[in-house]
Amino acid sequence: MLDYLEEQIRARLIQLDWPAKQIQLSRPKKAENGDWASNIAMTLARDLKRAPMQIAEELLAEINLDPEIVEKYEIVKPGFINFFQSASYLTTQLKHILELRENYGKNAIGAGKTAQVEFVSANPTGPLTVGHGRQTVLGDTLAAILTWSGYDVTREYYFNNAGRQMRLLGESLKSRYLGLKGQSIALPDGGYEGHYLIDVAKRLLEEQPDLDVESDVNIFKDYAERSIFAIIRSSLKRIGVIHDVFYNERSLYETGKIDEVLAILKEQDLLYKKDGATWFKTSELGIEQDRVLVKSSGEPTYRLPDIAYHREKIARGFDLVVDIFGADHIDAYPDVLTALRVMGLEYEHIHVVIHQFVTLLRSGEVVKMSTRKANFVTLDELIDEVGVDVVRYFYIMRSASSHLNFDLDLAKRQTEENPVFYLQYAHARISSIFRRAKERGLDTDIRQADLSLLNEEYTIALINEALEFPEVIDHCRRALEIHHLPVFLYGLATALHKFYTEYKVIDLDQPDLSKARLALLEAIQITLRNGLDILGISAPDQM
RNA sequence: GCGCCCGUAGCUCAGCUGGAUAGAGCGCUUGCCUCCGGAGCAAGAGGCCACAGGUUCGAAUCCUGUCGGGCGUACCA
Repeated sequence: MLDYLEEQIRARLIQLDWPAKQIQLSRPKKAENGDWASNIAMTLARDLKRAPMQIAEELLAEINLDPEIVEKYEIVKPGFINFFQSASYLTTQLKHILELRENYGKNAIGAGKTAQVEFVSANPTGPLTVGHGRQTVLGDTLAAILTWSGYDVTREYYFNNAGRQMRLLGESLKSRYLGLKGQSIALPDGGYEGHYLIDVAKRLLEEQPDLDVESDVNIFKDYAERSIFAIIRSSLKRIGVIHDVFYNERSLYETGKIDEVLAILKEQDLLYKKDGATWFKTSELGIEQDRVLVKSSGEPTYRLPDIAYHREKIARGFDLVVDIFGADHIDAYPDVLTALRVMGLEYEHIHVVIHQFVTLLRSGEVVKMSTRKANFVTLDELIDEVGVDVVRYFYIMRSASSHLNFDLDLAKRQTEENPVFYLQYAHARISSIFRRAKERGLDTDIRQADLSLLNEEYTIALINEALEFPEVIDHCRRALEIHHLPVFLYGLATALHKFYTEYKVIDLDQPDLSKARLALLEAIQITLRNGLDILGISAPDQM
C-alpha cells in the first residue's frame, strides 16, 4: 500500500513536471481521515506558490489508482490527501500473513549484507549486573531485528583479560583465598569486594589447596577469569543470548594491530610524549583535550585497543556495525571515531547506541547499588525474582535514551497490571479459542475461509493493526530503536481483546463466519508470536 | 565550567523523518460474565507537552537561551 501510493504519486509529479520531493505517507490517527494520508500538496505549496487545495486537486485529477487497492480518496481542509483502502486489499493482505506465517514481518533490506552488533562486553571481573542486563537484551533484540531485515548478523562480545583491573582481581582472589586459610591479608586498594569472589576462592581451595603467599598472582588471576566467565556465560545463556564471537583484546597486541595504530598516528604527527606517556592530539581534531593512549607505565589506556578493535571491525568488512554502550562510556566513542577518521577509514556504517541507566525500585524505594561494595544486584538475581520473559520485556519497553525505572513489584505481579502477561494472554487466548472450536466440532481448516465476511468495525481495526507489523520492524531497524515493537504488540493485543469482547468467534449457526474469524485470529496469533519471538519472550498456548 | 541524555495526566512512559481534536498503563470513580479464558472490555475524572523566544501555512516534535534531574569530563574500563 505504502509503496504503491508513493509510486503512483511520484508518477504524477513527474508527469506534471513538479519538484520530485520526498513523498510522506502516514497512517492518520482518526479513521475518518482514511487509512493513509499524504501532506504532499502542502509541502509543494511553497515551491509552486499556489494553494495546497488546488495543488491536490490537480495532482489527483488524472491519477491512476487501482480500485482493488484504493477504494477512494479525499482532499481535506488544509490540503491533506486521504486514501481509503478497499476491502479486497485488506483480505489480500490478510492472506499474505497466513501464507508467510513465521516469515511475516521479515524484509530483504539487508539481504546479502553483513552486520555486527557488539554488546555486553563486560570484562570478567564480576557477574553481570542489572545494568549490564539492559544492554544485553537491547543488543540481542536489535540483532534479531537486523536478522529479520535480512542481514547476516554477528553477535560479538569484546573483552579484556589483561591490565590493571584484572591484576587487581587476581590480587583480590588471592587475598580471599588466603583469608579462607586463616591468613588475613587485606584486600588491595580498590580491590573487588564482591561476595562472589569468596565463592570462587572456596572452589579454588578445594581444587588447589596448596597455594600460599608466595604463589604467583597469575594463578589466581587466571582462575578468577575462568570462573567468572563461566558465571557470565551461564547468565547469558539463561536470558537467551548467544554470542557468535568472543573477541579478546589481547589478540590485538599479538597480531601487532596496536602498534600499527600507533605507527599510523605517529606518521600523521598526531602523537607526542609528555611525562613519559604517549598523547593523542585530539585537541587539534575537535575534541576538548588531548588523550593519553599509552600510560607512563607502558600500558595502553582503553582507548588505544578500542581504536585498534574498531579498525579491525572496518577491515572485517561488515556493512553495518552497531555498538551498544552504557551512558558511562559516552566519552569514549568520539575519540575512537576521530581516530578512525584521521586514519582515513570509512566509518559512516558504524552506529553507536547509548543507553541510560537502570534504577531498581522495590516498594517504591530506589535500590541502591554500588559495584565497588558488595551490594549490587546481579542479573541472575533479577531473573530468579521475576523470570526471563518479564526481565526481557521490562528492559526494552522504554526507549534506550530514557532512564529506566525497573519496578520489581510490578514486574513480579502476575496480574493484569503486568504488560508481559497481557501480551501472552492475548496469544494464549487465541490458542484457547482454537481448542474450543475443535471441541465443538467446528471445521477449523481455515484455508477455504471466506475472508470477505470480515467487515465489521473492530475486525477491520484489528486487521489494520496487524498490517502495521512490517512497518514497525522497519522503523526499529532504521532508528536502531527496539521499544517501538513492544509498544506495537501491546496495541495489537488491545485490538484483539476488543474484537473478542465485541464478536463471538465460535458460532455453530454461522460456520462460514466462524471460519473467517478463526482465519483472522490465526493471522493475529502469527503476528503476536513473531513479535514475541524477536523480543525473545515465550508465546504460551495456555497460562 | 564543558559534553551527552532526559523534562508530556497524581506515578511510569509512548508520540516515527514537523501535520488534522496530544495517547497508553498504573492509581481513582462507575458499569459489563445463564455465552469462545474477567489475566478481559467499556465509560468518567485528570494536560499552559518545564519556561521564554525563533523558524513555518502548521511545533510536544526543529533552532537558540533559561531552569531542573541523570551520566560523563582519568596515565579506570
